[in-house]
Parts: sequence; structure tokens; C-alpha cells
Amino acid sequence: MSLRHGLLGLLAEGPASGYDLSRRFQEVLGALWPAQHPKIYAELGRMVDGGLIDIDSHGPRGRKAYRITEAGRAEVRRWLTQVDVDHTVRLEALLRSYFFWLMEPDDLARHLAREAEFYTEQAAIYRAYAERKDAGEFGSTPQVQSMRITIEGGVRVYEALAEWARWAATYKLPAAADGGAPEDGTANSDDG
Amino acid sequence: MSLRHGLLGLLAEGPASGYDLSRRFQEVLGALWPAQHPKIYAELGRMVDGGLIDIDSHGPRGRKAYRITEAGRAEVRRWLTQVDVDHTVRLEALLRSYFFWLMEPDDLARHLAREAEFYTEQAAIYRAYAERKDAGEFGSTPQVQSMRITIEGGVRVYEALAEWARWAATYKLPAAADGGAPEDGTANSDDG
DNA sequence: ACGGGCATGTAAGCGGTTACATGATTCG
DNA sequence: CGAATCATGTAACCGCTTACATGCCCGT
Repeated sequence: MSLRHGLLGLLAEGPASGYDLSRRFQEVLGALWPAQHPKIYAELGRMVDGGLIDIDSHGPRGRKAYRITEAGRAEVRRWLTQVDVDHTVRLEALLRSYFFWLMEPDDLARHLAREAEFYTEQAAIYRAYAERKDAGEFGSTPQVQSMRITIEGGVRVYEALAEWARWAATYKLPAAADGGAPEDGTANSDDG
Repeated sequence: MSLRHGLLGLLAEGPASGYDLSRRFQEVLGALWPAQHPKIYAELGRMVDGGLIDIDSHGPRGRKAYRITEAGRAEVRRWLTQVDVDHTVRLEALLRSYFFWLMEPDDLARHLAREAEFYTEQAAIYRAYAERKDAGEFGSTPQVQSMRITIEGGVRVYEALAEWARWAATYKLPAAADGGAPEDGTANSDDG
């Protein structure tokens, strides 16, 4: 249940409304940790009930700003230091790659080209963000330092995937063109 | 709903039981696309109803092997060529990094060290797998070629994360102590 | 006055995890 | 004979997404 802790972490910087939090999640974390507004509003309600946050102020258009409590601060710190990282990743692109052998070579080539393009673009978005940060556009508070690290992670992961897609294009296609016939025959049983 | 297509893809290699599929998902895809057995059995049931697979044979201990049908083959090919890739990623490690500023410097250092270790280990597991493959241990069928690409993706993603964690350790801590540029060499003018 | 963005929510449904439950077979 | 592993499932619950629904306020 990390959305809760993500919200608490953002609120640790200062009061914000559900709408604000939704936007901030989108900005940097959007491609790394998606969070839709219904989930956010629901979670905020639950956290008020649990005493982790409370309502700071009411604004125009029914706006409600939330403020983190001491219990909330303690909870986000507990999460950061005590709770094991959930290392689950779920990359559909890599799942698909397991089944590339079912695709026609030129469908596959097109697919990999599009994939490479997508990841390259994502990496560029993050890199541009990093450059704006390094140019001092956001100041140099501890929060911004942390954000810089997150962004760097985005750059590196997307660059890795972009390079992977380009590598895959050169790996698979020659195998389909030039011989490389399956002369093995014995292979079939599972276990490796 | 990619679990369905993953199962179909594996069944395209030949008949298998739910238990087999569960194990095969674990092996290579375990860290890239988790799939628990209850979900697998449920999905197999639904796919039989939908005519994408049917029961191939009954074995000992109530074992049921499933065989892909023509409709199933068509469906997995449709998925591979027609359906847009779901590019959603969800990396808790990067979400957390956004809140590093809330951590004590030595908690953070310990955290990043453990993270680096974990990702390095994962990368090593995949790299070892890749080497066994490249040594010809699994033959060189098209399926194995595809698997090789998946593995390469695993290596690259985990290596990227490992390097990121190591970079982060050199980036953040000098800022807390007394300045000094990160090894990476990229500009960070506003860095303390 | 009106359109776009601010702002908050509800409800249905899906996909996934965890815990529970059971039994057969093989191997030592 | 007992333990490990094979093998299949159900049920409860959780987290998340999508679609639906509403209304206000600001700028032009």
C-alpha cells in the first residue's frame, strides 16, 4: 500500500489538496508510479480517519487542503526505514519479448522500432527535467535533491529499455535471415 | 489482461498443465511478470470456456494438460501485433527515492547499499542465465532466441537500477556532508 | 455568457494476492 | 511409512482503473 506513503511523503513538504497531489503524482512520478484521482481521494479520506493527516483549510470550489500530522510523519518515516522495499516489477514489454518467436520478422522489426522510440522519448523527457533541475530552476532544497535522484532513475531505466529494444532488433533479425537452424532436436522437456 | 496472453504464448510451445505454466512463469518471468497459481488456474478455466485452449490429457494426481486451439493461436498473435503495449511501470524503489530527503543520512546510505546489492544480484542471476543460453545449453530454437531477448532485458533493467543506486549513494551523501561532485560527471551546479 | 480547468467524489468491475483447503504420488 | 513435491482449486480481500456524476470559479 505505497500510495498512502507517497501521499504522506508529498504532504510532508506542506499542505496540499487531493487535486494538487494528483497533479504532483502525475508530473514526475506519472510514468514510474501511476496514481488516479479516485484512489487518491479515497486514501486521503482513510488517512483522515486514521489520524495520519487532517484538514488544513477549505478553499474555493470545495477545495480541501490536508496537513500531515505527527503520526503521519512517523508513519512515512517508518515506511522508509522499516518496511522492506517491494521489488516487484511488471514490464509487459519484457513479457511480450518472450513470445517474439510467434511474430513475423517485419512485424517484430516494426514493433521494436516503436518500442525503442517510445523509451528514448521517455528518457529524453526525464533527461530534460534533470537538466532543468541541474540548472537550478527548482532551487536546491533537500526535496529537490531527492527528486533529482528519482529523475535519474527514470532516465536510466528508460535508457536501458531503449537500448535493449535496439539491441533486440539487431539480435533477432539476423538469426531469422541467416541460417541458425534448430539442429538440436532433443530439446523439449522443461526444467533448465 | 496479459496473463491470459502469456499463458497462451507458453501453450503455443506445446501442451502444459497449470502447474507447469506456473513453474515456467516463475523461472524466467518471475521477477519481470509475477503470476500466482490461483490466477493461472482461474484464467485457464476461462480460456477453456472461451475456446482458446482445450484439455489435452489427464495425468496422475489429477493433472490436466491444456492444448492451445487455433482460436488461441490467433488471439496471441493478435495481441502481439495489434494490441498496444502497456507501458505502465511501477517501481516502488523510485517512488521511495522521491522521499529520501525524509531519511537520516546513514539510514539512507544503508538503504542504498542494500538496494544496489539486490539489483546487482538480480542482474547476475539473469546474466548467468544468458551465459548458459549462449553456451547452447537450451538449444537454439526460436523460442530460446526469444527467451534470450527477455533475459537480456532483465539484465539491462536490473543493471541500470544497480548503477542508479550506487550513483544515488554518491550523489546524495556529499550534499548532506560537505559538497563534492558525483562520479557521474554530469553538471550539478546547484548541488551543495 | 460560456468554455476550460479546478475540484471532489461514487460505483462497478477487474486483476491480483494471500490464506485456506485438499488429495495423490513419488522417493528415500 | 513419512516427507516432499506434485497438483488443483476456492474464498476473501485488496488495490487500482474506468466510467459516471456534479458543481464551482476564473478568464475572455
